[in-house]
Amino acid sequence: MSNADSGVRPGRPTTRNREHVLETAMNAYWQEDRSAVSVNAVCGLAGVSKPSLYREFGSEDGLTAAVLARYGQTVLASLQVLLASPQTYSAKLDALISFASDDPKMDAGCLFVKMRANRSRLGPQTQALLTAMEAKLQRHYAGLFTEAVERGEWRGGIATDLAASYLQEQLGMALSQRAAGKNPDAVRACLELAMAVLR
Amino acid sequence: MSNADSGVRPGRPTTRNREHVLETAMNAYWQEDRSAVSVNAVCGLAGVSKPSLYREFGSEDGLTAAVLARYGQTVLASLQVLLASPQTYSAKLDALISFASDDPKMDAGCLFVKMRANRSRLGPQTQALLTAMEAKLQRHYAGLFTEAVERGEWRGGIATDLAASYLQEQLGMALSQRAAGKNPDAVRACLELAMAVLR
DNA sequence: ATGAATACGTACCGACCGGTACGAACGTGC
DNA sequence: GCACGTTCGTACCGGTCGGTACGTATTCAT
Repeated sequence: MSNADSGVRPGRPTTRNREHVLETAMNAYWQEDRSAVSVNAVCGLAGVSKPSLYREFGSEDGLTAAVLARYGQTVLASLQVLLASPQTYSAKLDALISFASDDPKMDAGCLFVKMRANRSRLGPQTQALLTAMEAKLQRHYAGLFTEAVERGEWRGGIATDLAASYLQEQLGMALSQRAAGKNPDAVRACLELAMAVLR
Repeated sequence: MSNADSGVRPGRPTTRNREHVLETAMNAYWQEDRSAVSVNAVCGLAGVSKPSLYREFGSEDGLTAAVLARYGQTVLASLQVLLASPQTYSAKLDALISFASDDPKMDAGCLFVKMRANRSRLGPQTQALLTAMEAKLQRHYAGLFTEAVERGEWRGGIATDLAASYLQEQLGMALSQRAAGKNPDAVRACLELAMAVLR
């Protein structure tokens, strides 16, 4: 009688599973800022009790890191695919510009960029993962430039490390502006200006 | 007997004045992020009781807006002086680059930029002031470019509004990177790359 | 059927948040 | 000396935070 009313099953109703919680938390952290979404809110959105979440992820930091890892595997992986594709250097730059300024998937900005901007507010696990992901992305960007030089598609003149760092910052800035609601056309115009020096 | 011990004067000891609170809060918000400094912390740092602070500023939003206004009058004003000086267009660009990447006063970044990055977390007064300040800065930047075109120091080719927006974003990005602790030389290198398109 | 192991959510913890009620201490006019 | 209006800080408010103790429901081996 304690649980029979309202038709809710008592034992198994709430916890969907790790995947579902990760998905929900990722979307919440992505839309709105991460520090604007409490653990309580995630539990409510995902329909999971707080102890369940803590059993699965250990702490808020653990959850955040897991979310960031998942984001890297789903969203950022497509960036790496793009960079590894057999397109022209110039075509890849165009694709990057479109990705950052037009892609509707990035309407709310980029979770990676947002976390990077508020790094100091994150826990140690998340910060460490963030550092690793930055380095990985940086290597991919650098590869883009070295490849372009080898193929003779870019005259170079800028150290590949500097160019990679510059590219990462410019893309991050464009994604930040989109997260702030700036008109995509304006974002694209700024980004084209910034990329001109890389052509 | 209630107040005679420890030599503390009861009636007049804490509140220095509005200036002192503003100065303390500005430094605290500037170093560390604003959302990392609570009203309680400001009171403790300034040696003022919470009711005194609320009597003077009305709310946290009021305090934040007052701090931002003061920041505009002290720090950002020097930027406007720089822009209005009778230097060459190219020299002004160099000065802006140095300001954002080398000036030790900007070691902890720029309070204006930091608040702009976390706009959604701020109160309505502060947001409104922020918008006004953005527009003002934007006008000053645009003036820089129209003047350069008039004087024949810049061939133009970019709409002044776009150039002004681009300049504001690039300077903001450089200041964000400095706030994140990035090596000033690296910041300068990136900023020089970004400014090349404006020369 | 039954006892052990497991998985779960209610209800709570202390800390801190932004904000305020209220009485004590003050300078001032008389 | 003394009442008065003003100015101050103590001590509190309700709410939310991240995190957990603990009783209960379920599952499984036997």
